[in-house]
Amino acid sequence: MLEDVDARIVAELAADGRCSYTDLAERVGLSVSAVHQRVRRLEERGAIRGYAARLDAEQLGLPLTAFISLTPIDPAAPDDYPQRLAGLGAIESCYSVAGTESYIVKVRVASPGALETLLSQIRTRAAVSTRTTVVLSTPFEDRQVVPPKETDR
Amino acid sequence: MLEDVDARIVAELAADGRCSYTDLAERVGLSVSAVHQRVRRLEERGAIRGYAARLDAEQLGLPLTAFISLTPIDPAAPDDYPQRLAGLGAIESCYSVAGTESYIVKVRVASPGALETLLSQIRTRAAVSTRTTVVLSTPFEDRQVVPPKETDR
DNA sequence: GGTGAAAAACATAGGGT
DNA sequence: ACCCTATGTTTTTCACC
Repeated sequence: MLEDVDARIVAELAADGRCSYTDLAERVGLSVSAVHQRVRRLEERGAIRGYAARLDAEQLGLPLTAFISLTPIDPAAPDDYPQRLAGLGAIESCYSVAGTESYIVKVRVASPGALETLLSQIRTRAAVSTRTTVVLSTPFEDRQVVPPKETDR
Repeated sequence: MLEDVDARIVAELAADGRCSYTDLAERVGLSVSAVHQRVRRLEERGAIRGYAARLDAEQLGLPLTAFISLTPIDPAAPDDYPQRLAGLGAIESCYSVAGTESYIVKVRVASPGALETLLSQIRTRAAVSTRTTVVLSTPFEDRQVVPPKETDR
């Protein structure tokens, strides 16, 4: 859990990852070097795992997003699905989940044809059956989730 | 679609959003000012929509991730679900999807109790029934998805 | 933890090819 | 489109509180 000032720093960097330490220092009311030091510690602790440009998948030529649920064909097979799937560049995220299915992956592809190819690759490489849910639009995505108040645990 | 050098710039900034223009220039083999100009254009075009720190949800006090599928109770109700859901800070992403359900949202909460509260808020605020899939672990997430080769569309 | 100051590195704008 | 140069800003380190 984060202390108050750290929480504010993290919130600012989540909203603007390229914000300068000078700006950051003004916003949180500390000196530049104090902020710098705190950011470094947050990075070392792993609370901040890195920085990334937020990209527009459509403009990158990947207009089609889908969620694919995976069910192992052989329930007794060794569970190395993530490794098998990691090689497929179209898979953006991979979640192990509770429920009737074992994994959910989120993919970005250029076209229905590319999705078809990808599904066949997933099925053969991971020996799973798949259930695909196509995304029609994305009202919002990757918002900063507010840290919970002490009250609502 | 992006031209070759722009694609490399975008890839570098996706991997390291705080990379300096000087480094970027070296990596792509252009002068600093040329790179700077290209980045500005990518930002103006909207291909780069911003920059964000990548945070560890666990360390922020949100160890529980879930996907919730939403089905409207009244199929004829006006479709303003995203606005109704946007106010709930625990919802990180919201997708309109094709399939038996209408929306999938991804949430981050502090505890099972917080998830229970959230589900009840979603059901009352949006007049939907819900189906929840709890994430057990995240082998990988928000990877950079490689832009497709011209061949595999 | 925090500050402030100095050196090095960087961002940014302008003019030139 | 790109490069180079000049200027102001930012990052980074360090000695000190």
